[in-house]
Amino acid sequence: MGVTIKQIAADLNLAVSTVSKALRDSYEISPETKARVFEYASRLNYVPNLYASSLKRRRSGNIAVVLPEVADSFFSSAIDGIEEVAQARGYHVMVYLTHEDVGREQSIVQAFRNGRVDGVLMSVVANEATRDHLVELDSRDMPLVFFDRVCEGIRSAQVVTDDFESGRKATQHLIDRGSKRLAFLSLAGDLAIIRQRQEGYLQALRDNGLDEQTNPVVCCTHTEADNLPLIRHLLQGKHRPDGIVGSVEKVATQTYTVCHELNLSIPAQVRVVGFSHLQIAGLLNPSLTTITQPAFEMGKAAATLLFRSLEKQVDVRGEKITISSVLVARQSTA
Amino acid sequence: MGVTIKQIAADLNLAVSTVSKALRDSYEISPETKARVFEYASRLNYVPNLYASSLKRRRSGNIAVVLPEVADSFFSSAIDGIEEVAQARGYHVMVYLTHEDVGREQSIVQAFRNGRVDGVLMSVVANEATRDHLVELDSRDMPLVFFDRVCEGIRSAQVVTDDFESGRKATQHLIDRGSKRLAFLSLAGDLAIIRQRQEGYLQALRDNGLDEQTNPVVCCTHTEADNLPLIRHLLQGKHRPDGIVGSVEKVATQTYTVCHELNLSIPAQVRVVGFSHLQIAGLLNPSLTTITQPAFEMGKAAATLLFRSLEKQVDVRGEKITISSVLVARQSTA
DNA sequence: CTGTACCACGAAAACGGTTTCGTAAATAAG
DNA sequence: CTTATTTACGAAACCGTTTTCGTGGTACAG
Repeated sequence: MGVTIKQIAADLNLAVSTVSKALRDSYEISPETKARVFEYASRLNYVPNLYASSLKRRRSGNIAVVLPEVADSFFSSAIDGIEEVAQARGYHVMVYLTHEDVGREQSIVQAFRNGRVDGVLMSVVANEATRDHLVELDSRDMPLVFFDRVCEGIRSAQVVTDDFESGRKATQHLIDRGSKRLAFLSLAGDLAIIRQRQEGYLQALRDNGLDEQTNPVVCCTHTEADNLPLIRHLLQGKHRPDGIVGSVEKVATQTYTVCHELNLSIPAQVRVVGFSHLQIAGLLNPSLTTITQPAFEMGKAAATLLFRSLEKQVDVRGEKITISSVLVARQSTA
Repeated sequence: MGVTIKQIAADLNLAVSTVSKALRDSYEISPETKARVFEYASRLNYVPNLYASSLKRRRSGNIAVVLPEVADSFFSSAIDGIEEVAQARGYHVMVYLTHEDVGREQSIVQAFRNGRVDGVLMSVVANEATRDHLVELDSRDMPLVFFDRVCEGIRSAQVVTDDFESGRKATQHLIDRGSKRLAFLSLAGDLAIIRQRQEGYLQALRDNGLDEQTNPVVCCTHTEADNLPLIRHLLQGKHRPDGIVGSVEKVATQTYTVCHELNLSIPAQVRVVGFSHLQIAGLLNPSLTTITQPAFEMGKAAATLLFRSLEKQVDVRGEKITISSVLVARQSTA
């Protein structure tokens, strides 16, 4: 179908190797011949077969982005940053969604064994639960960078935020604004970043002489249908908390939903702060105080790290980039 | 590095062709030999080289999704739907962002000439402006399905919503709720879907004996920095509209921003309805009445259409799937 | 006038599969 | 007992590049 190097060679009375070298601008070829080849190739609209060259050069020019979902504004912004860097470097981005399912993550990662991608960026589903597929990926020398949701068991490059400090800061903020009884909405699944945010929460409790019993950690899931009753129960209980830290975006918005439903006033009755990257947090009712992660920058940083590993053949494992989140105070914690 | 078919053949005293056929479960190979090959291959953890087979079979197993941005919740949901269908069929999804830039769209599409993807799903940047790259793509027999933002000049499969009717319905809704003076926030760039939503708006005006002069169409851009002053001007003018139709998500949220800034009460002073896919529209201040497009379903439908074209070798050009949007009335138009 | 150093190019071997075609042996048909 | 047919496999071409290794030819130093 398409015009090949072979045909160009024949038409120009050259060897295929000569044409190939000319097109790659090799020093072995004279300027005149190069000119002839270039001119003819572009006249024929020649475009090299990707698979032939990938087969030979052992690289695809693709990178994979593996993440739990795309509905969360953090992840969509991260994709944005990744894609920008990739496009600038001539790489192509493949997106895979795990939907918080370890099984899917495994089969996705296993598919990378055939060379479809040169490197992988990922935000894992879980920390501990069968990380064998990641170990295997690493042992095959596939460049791998974790962003946000890292897997602690693997010694690999990471781009994260200061989760412990952010958790502490968010909690301290609630206390400073006058909340007396707190709750931390955690997330099932043994994620390192959640655990650290939670540790920060507990640290803040200790710093202020509060105990864990009356200021609980409530473990939410990934599905709204589970969480709404859970949060409803929390907010309808005898000892209703008056300050809530949402460890991820969705539990914060779900808290809003329940408060609206129960006619609980934010912030008068319940203050809310959430980890979130929503651009429209300021437009919520009331505007939501957020711990905002620099998602776009994290995506860029992760991709840049990966490309350094890919192109310079340098081992970036062990490199860890930490970018600070910022607390944006709004009405929900006034 | 990896184990090849050649090695398996040597170790098993078979010809490479025999091994290849065995692995592909060819009828030419005896059950016993197949068993031997399978067993040995899996013991060696054999995984076929993607590029070798793609070179021969002339297909990549990848599809491309080309869209303006990922920040808009419509597009991220669409990706979700597309990825789901693709994963189920064993295809891989490459994501490309145009950032509303025709130039980028062109270079992205041109890169598809080398066979990296077997088919393309796209939401175009513009309708008219140099659609040559799309024509060329089509002329190379690359399966192509537009979703949402179609390019009218190309006869190609499409998945869209009933934009005219949605625009009309949104406008009529405002009128029914009591708005007397309307405005339609359009979008620069000659997009077919925007034009149709706008036509629906104009139709509703006519239906109710309203004229275009006092109920203007305001042309917004893709950048917030342009739009805020524009909307501010509109809402500060002598003849302030009391009903606004936002043709895309961002102009609706930007209207919110300006109203908050100017202390204009929604819906008392200004009613707002917007095309949007935000799950949290109900949590905005006040909750936003939306024309909600079935983004996830549209993504699935588009991908399904594409795969029909890819796998059954059937020409789907000319097929047009229209899925209805739904108007969800909330506080912003009470 | 040799020997060494480029220069510009060609022949051919990869890369790792897939596919076509051929063929020896075994079986079935006449 | 021939002749057709099926069965199970192998040899080799091929997909379209890249890359290694020559090889004539010219230029230049000794």
